[in-house]
Amino acid sequence: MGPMAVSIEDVARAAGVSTATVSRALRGLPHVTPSTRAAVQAIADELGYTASPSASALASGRTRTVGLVVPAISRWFFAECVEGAEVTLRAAGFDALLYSLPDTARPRGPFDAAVLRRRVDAVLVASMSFSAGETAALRSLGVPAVFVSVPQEGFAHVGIDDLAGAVAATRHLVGLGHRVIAHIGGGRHDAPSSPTARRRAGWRQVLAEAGLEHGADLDAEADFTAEDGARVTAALLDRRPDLTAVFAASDEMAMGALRTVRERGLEPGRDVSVIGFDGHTLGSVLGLTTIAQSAHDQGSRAAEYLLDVLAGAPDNAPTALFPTELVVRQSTGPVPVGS
Amino acid sequence: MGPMAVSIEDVARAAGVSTATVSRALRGLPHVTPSTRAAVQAIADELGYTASPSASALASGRTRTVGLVVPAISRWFFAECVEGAEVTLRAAGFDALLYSLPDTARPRGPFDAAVLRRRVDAVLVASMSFSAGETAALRSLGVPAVFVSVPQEGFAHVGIDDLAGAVAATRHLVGLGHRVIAHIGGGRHDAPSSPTARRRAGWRQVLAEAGLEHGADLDAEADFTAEDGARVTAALLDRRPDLTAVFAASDEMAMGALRTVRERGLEPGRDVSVIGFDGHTLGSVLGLTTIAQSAHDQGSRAAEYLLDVLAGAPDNAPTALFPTELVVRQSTGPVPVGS
DNA sequence: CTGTTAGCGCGTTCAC
DNA sequence: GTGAACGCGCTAACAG
Repeated sequence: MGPMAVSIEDVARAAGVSTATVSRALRGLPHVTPSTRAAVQAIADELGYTASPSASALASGRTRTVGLVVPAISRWFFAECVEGAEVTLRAAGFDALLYSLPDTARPRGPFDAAVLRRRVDAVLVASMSFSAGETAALRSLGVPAVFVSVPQEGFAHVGIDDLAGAVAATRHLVGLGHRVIAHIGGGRHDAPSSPTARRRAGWRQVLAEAGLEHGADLDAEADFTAEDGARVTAALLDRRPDLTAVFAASDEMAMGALRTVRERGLEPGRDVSVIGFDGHTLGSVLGLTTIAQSAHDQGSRAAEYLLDVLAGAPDNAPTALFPTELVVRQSTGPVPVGS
Repeated sequence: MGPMAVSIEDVARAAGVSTATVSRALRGLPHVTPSTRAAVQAIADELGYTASPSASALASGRTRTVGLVVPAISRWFFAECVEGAEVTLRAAGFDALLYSLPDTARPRGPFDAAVLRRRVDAVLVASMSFSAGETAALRSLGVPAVFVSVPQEGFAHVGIDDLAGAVAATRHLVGLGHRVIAHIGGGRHDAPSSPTARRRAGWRQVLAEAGLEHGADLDAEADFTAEDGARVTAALLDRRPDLTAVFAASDEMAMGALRTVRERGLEPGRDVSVIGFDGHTLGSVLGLTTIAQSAHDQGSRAAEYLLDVLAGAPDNAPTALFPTELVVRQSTGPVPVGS
C-alpha cells in the first residue's frame, strides 16, 4: 500500500472539524457553510482522500455499483451494449461489475445470482433469452433491474421492434423476387416474446402472406456466431439447391452465411442474397445488407433508467423501443433469372 | 429487499455456534470439526446466506475484485481479452470491475485511478499505449497490476512478439514479389516498446533489408478502427498509384483497407494485397490474411497471474509471450505483372 | 477446536 | 451549522 491509506478521520483532524462534517461537505449535502465545505474539500484534495467504498457501502447500504449481465462480451451486440452502459454509469459515479453467463455447457450453466447479492445496487441484463428460473434468481436479489433485448414480465425493457425488423428484412427479399427464402435464427422453442422468436415470426408472417414456403425445412437454428452461421448455411444449400435468399437473425451469422456462399463459388447478392440483423460495424466492409440498430444506445439508455430508479424514480417497468433501419448493400439483389 | 438480508449472526444463532465459527467454517479455514462445518454449511444453505462483500472487504482489507482497464470494449482484441479475464476471475471467486478509459477527447481523457482506490485488489490493463502519468497513477493504487499488450517497466507483462509478427507479415508480402508496401499503424511517436511501434519497426526492418522504400510516404497513422483504416487507405492509393500491398497493424484496419480497395474497383489479393494483424473472428469471412494471436488466452493468462500474486506468489514482473501465426488467405497474392 | 472481543471506515441519527 | 455516538456485518487476534 505504500503510504497508509488516508481516512476520513485524517481529513477531519487536518481540517479541524468532525468526521460527520467531512462526510457532509464532501458529498455535497446541505447544512454546511460554504467556507467550511471549501476548506474540507481543499484538505481532502491535498491529502488525496477517497472514501472507502466498502465502508461507505456497509454504512449506507448502497454500493454505487451496477451489475452487467451478458452471455458473451465478445459478441458485437453485447460488447457495444456493455460499452454504452459502462460509460453512462461511470459518468454518474457508478461502477460496472461484469458478469458473463457461464456457457461452457449446452444449455448454458446456471446464472448464479448469489455472487451479485449485496454487491450491486441494480442489474442490467442483456441477452436474447433468459429463463424463468434465472429471472426468479434475479428477482431474489431485491434490486431494480432492466432487460435489454429480451423482455421480461415485470421488468423494465429496452429493445427494438424485432417483429417489424424481421418483416422489413423479409419484405426486402420478397420484393426482390425471391421465393425460396431461408431463415437462420435462435432455438425454435424460445419464448414467444424473445427477440429470436419474434424475428422468426416476422419471417414466417411475410412468407405466409406471400403464399411462400416457410416450414422447418427452410428454418435453421444456429448459435449466433459466424462459424455456426456458415455451418447451417452449408446444410441449407445442400438440402435446398433452389434456395436463393437467406435472412439471418444476426449479422455475425449472416457473415458466416456469406463465407459459405462464396466457398460454393456463388456470388452473394447475385446467386444468393443474404440479409443480416444488427448493423455490425464490419457490415459495410462485407457489403452486408442488414437491419441496423444501435446496441450502444440501448445499453446507455438502460443504464440511465437504472440511475433514475436509484435516484428515486418509480420502477414501473416501462418499455423503450429504439428504431431499426434497413441498410441495403451488395449482399442482396434481384432473384437470379431462371430460378 | 423483500425479506431482510440474513446475516452471519442469524446463521450462528440457528447453528448454535459463534459468528467466528461460521466465518471459519464457510471459508474453508482449518481448525473446524468436519461435523460442525457441515452443520453450519447446511444452515447457511437453508437460510440462503451470503457474506456481505462490503463488510467482508472492510474487515479483511480484501475486495476479491480485480479492475479491468481497457480503452474500448467494442474493439475485438479488448473484448476477447476481457472475456478471457472475466471467466478466469469468476472461476476463482473474484469479481471483474470494468473501467474503460475515457476517449472522448484526443488524446483520450485522464485515467482516473482514484475511482479504483480501495475498490480492487489488483488491476489488469489491456492497451496499446499507456502514458507515464497513467502508470504513475496506477502505481499509486498500491496493488499488483499486469499489462496486456503494451509492456510497462516494473510490471508483469503478457503479450506477443510484435516485432517478429510484423517481420513475418512483411516478409510474406516481400516474398510474393511486392516492392511498394505501405504500413497502416499507430502514432509515429508512440513509445518504442509499444506494440504499435514494434509492428512499425518490423515493417521498416524487412523493407530496409530488402532495399525497399520505407519512409513516411508509405507509413500511415490510423486509430485502429475499420473506418479509419478505410480512410487512410484511400489516401495512400491516391498518393501512391504504384502501391501493391498494405500491412495493417490490426485486422479491423485491414478490413477497412479491403473495403477501400474494392470500392476502387480493385481486387484484394490480385491488384492490391492486404495483410492484417490479430486473427479477428471475422477474418475468415473476408479471406483476410493475418498474423493471428489469441487475445482470449492473453486475458486469461494475465488474470491467472494476478490471482497467483494475490495468493502469495512473488510479483517479480515477468513477461509471458504468446505465439503468433501467419494465416494465409485470399487477401494476399503475387504482385501483379507489370508492377 | 471454539467463543469473545475489537476494530475495519464510514453514514447517520440525534443533540447542541 | 456542527459534533458525538452508534451501528452497518464481517474478519482477526487472542483466550480458553
